[in-house]
Amino acid sequence: MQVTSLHYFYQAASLGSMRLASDKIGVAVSSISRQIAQLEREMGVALIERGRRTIRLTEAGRLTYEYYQGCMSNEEAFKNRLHDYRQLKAGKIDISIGEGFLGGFLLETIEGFQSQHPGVSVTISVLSTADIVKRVLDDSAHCGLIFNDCNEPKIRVRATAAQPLMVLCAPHHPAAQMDALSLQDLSQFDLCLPDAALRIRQLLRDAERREEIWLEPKLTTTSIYVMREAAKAGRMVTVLPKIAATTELAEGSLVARPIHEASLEYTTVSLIHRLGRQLDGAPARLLSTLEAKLKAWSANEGERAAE
Amino acid sequence: MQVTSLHYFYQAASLGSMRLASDKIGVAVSSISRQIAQLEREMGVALIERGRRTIRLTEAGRLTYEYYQGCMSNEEAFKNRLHDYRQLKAGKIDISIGEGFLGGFLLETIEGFQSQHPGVSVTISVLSTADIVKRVLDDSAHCGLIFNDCNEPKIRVRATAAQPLMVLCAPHHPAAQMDALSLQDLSQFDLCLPDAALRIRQLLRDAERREEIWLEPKLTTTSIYVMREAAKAGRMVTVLPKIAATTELAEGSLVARPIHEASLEYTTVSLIHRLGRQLDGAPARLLSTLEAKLKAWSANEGERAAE
DNA sequence: CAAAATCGTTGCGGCAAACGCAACGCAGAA
DNA sequence: TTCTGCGTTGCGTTTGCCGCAACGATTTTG
Repeated sequence: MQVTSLHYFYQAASLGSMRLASDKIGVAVSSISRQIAQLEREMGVALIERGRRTIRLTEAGRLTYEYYQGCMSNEEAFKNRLHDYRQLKAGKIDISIGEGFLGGFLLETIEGFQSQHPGVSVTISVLSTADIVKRVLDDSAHCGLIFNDCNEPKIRVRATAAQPLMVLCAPHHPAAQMDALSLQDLSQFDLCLPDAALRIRQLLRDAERREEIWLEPKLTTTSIYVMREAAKAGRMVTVLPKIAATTELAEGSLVARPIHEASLEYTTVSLIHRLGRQLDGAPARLLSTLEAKLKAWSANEGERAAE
Repeated sequence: MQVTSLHYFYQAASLGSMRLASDKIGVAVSSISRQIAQLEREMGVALIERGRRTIRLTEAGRLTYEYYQGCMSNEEAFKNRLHDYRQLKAGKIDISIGEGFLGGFLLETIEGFQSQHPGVSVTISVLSTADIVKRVLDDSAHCGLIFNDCNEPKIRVRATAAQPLMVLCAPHHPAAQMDALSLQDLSQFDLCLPDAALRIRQLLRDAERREEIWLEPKLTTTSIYVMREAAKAGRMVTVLPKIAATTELAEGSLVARPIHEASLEYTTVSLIHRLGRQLDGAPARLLSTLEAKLKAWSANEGERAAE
């Protein structure tokens, strides 16, 4: 059952005459006649009453007429959906991130994006770095935010920002008085550090081995939230990149001090997606936004550091 | 937008490969590729991700896929209406059920339906719950019968009936003398239980964990038929909802006794179909019949329980 | 890491289906 | 009855789809 046949039939039925339909569609009358005849042959039912001057529908014709009406309204709804999608009024985005990114930075970015594109739904999955890479690779996530680079060949790093690990503590903590801390300084304080499964702790481990200074945390956790809260409480210090505590740093409940250790100063965060994946519509737009924000934030930090 | 283009696209997307679609449709791969490309040109959107070995839909592709699904189900409904109109009362109905429903209840219902509508052919597929849901979702089945609810968003639960799990045994079995059994009681008997893959066993597992009583079946099977036969033989007891053994309960070769365990007493069966699917003609009528029978049967059980 | 196996894409010749034009048959109005 | 205007049908033309085969790219395999 071709749509053109149905369309010709529909127009002829609507206008009550093949000739009017011919004018409207811009097709010879003969074609319309033939298409309708073919439709009847395919369906095995007469759609219009023959031997009559005007187009008069049979009962089957009426059923078919209504069916095509339904098809058209269906198609219109579909085109609207598609239009919405292309105008970024609809769509779904999946982002996988490490828990460290669950701060003001990301949430504000998404907030801003969603206020501009209200119909777009965003899913944020908090996972380990390995799982993030896995999900980006199998297209379960459109993009991901991870610490450090990733050497997977099929991962494209869309943006990278310097994101040195900092010592975070409450403003009145002794560490807050120091301009910068060494690992040696750090080992003096009560530490709250992430679990060995987290990338940050792995980076710290490398630094410890290099300097042969061993950090013994009083509190170990897989939750960045716990780390921030432990530091805010006052007694403990923790180690995180600034992006993991933007809100607290802005409101002053935590302060950040640099660490003197080459490998920790040059850590980065990366916005990644799968190499070769075609992103369009909402995911592409959010990706660009994230990229711009990340670069802007990074540049801003650079300026501050230069002051 | 031609239907053939859509159809080729739909098949390729369903099968995940143009080549498979080519085999299924009986058309050269090149045609399929061209038709899809043309569809994309007409719509101005990429439907599948290029530069990739397998067919992978973009978001727009997914929209289009769903649209065509809707078109097909619409067309089927139309054809059923047309058949009804022509008094042929012909049609096809596909039902997917769990094995537990393969009892007198369903067969009698379909028997009655077919005696009223002789031209209608019915296909019953016995599958796992997950497969039932899958087939209902992709319109391979008009409706399905499953244990418990299903939280798929695109599934509509047309009817739900309380369907407590019962202890089934032969009339002369010691368990038949008891008004109701606890899990503790149950563990005393020789048990025939379904395999862990079946929903019933999963429910039992939950109950076992909760009460910390572990049932150790003498016989484990994936076949509900085997369970009924094992119980009928006399030595064993089994656990099933009544609907799975209506015939045996009616003829008295099995008796049912309730189980004292909250989660097992409130299990349900659901008659489901795909949300938004327009059912017409024979499928719609059988669905209504099933719904009514299910409700009547459920109410009947309620009365009996009240007695 | 290179070679093999597939998979989707593209160019070309063939062909069926749809088209326009024109002649025709027939219903209904004058 | 005649005449007008409708749908139908015959014929030559054209458009668009198809199959075949070569090609480029990607994933798998040794």
